[in-house]
Amino acid sequence: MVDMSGLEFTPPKYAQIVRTLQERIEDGTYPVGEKLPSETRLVREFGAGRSTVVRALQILSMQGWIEREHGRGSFVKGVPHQAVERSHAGASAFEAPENSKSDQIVCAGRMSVPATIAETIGLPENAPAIMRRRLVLVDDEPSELVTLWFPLDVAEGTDLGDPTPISIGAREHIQRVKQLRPSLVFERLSARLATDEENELLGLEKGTPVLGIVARIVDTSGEVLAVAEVVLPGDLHELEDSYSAV
Amino acid sequence: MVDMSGLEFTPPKYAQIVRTLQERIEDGTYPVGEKLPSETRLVREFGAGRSTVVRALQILSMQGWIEREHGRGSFVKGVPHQAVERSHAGASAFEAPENSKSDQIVCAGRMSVPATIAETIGLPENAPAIMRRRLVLVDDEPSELVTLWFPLDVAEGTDLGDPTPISIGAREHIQRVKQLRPSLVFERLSARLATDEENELLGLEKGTPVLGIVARIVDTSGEVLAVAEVVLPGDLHELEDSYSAV
DNA sequence: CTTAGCCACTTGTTTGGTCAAGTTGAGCGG
DNA sequence: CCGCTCAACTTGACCAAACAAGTGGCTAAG
Repeated sequence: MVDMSGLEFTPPKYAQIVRTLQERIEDGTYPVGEKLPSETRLVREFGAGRSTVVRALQILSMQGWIEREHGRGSFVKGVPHQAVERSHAGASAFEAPENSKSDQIVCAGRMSVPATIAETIGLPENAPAIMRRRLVLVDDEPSELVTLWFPLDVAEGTDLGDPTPISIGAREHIQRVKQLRPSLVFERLSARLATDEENELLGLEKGTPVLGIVARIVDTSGEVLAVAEVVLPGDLHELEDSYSAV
Repeated sequence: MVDMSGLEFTPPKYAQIVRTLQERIEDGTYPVGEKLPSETRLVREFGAGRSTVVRALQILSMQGWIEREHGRGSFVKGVPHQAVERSHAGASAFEAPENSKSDQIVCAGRMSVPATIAETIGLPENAPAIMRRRLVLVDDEPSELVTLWFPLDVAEGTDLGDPTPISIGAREHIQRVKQLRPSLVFERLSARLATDEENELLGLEKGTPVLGIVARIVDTSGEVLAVAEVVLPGDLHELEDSYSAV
């Protein structure tokens, strides 16, 4: 039972048609906006049954390469771009390792949750939780204030309440020690004025606008693993994002 | 030949099967990890041909609800969190139709671009462009200020410079009249204080923080179709976003 | 006990049909 | 010139049938 280098795995015909049409869209053989050959024509060209051609067209349609219009034809939409960059400030805060040079742990330990976080973390106001707050420095100047909140059962047995830097980041730490894996992040973002406390820590003047981000990080079962609060002084930060217009 | 209230649009059978199976996954009838009934079984249950059932399963598979294994069966993966909500404020501004009830066109016409927009739209400061600014009202109160900027060659021959509402939205309008299709959106977002002009239009007090969003909308060739500037008073708006933690 | 073969069951792919329904344009009559 | 009808072309939905190929369990031979 050799099989040898017989790695000549021939992809199914519908996949070949998909690939061919994608290439033609990419290289401009079928320009954007233009009408594709009709199903019947493609059937003849590729020597396939109509169902096979239709299947290929349906895949292209679902992937956003073409648009199909009943009674008119299929039209080129363009090359779909899925891979878009996003800011993901909340996830970054949870992910980022703590570095004693660029990060200054403001405080860490058991604390009662403030009203602004209570609902997000799913605990009553003033209930105890583990808080971990750090100031991110750029050129030795305070640039960003990150506060992570953990439910007690998540933080139990971890070093999240210790004021020593966690060099691998909170995500890795929780995942290693507690086998918990984050699955989804819900992020809320708004512009507001900095609180007195934030002004002091970040060295801002009264009345400075900040970008406030509150992210809820949950695992597959919907359990809250952590809440990240990120405060970005408006004059120092811009968030960037890009996405497909389709 | 009316048809009248015959608005009972019956979705195609494959779509009904998709919907039904999605519901069963959502409500736990088919738990995550479990094996779905075989194709033959589903064919019997839904009274459909195998091709139809397979089509439904293929859609579910492509959308990430299930995983299909050759020779073994189809298995529930879970509810996909791809269809995540994203604020996409910039795209919305470009897309949204103008309604004379909820929108008030502040001004529309040829204008020289300010410094804040110049670089984004790719024109020198004070170069002429078509501007279109509207105030979005909620409960007759100003809630949001949207300004669209168009390069002259994009706006030429369109109604984008007219102060009358464009009921189909700028995107549709450009697409119909000029055959230009937006492809990608680059968005920048920051917190800042409202300008005097914005304070006046939005009826804000001095020193109010706002969320400022500047979006560059480009077509497939990278040409800028429009720049959207959205100003959201901080106390009225929160942007929400969710994404996979992976 | 191990293994090879067989069989039932499963999904994967492809074909070739039918009927329905939207679109377009040519031709015709007013 | 306008509006109508109609035929041709298009995609949409569906089905029955066939064959390929992977999986898993049973059984009988080694």
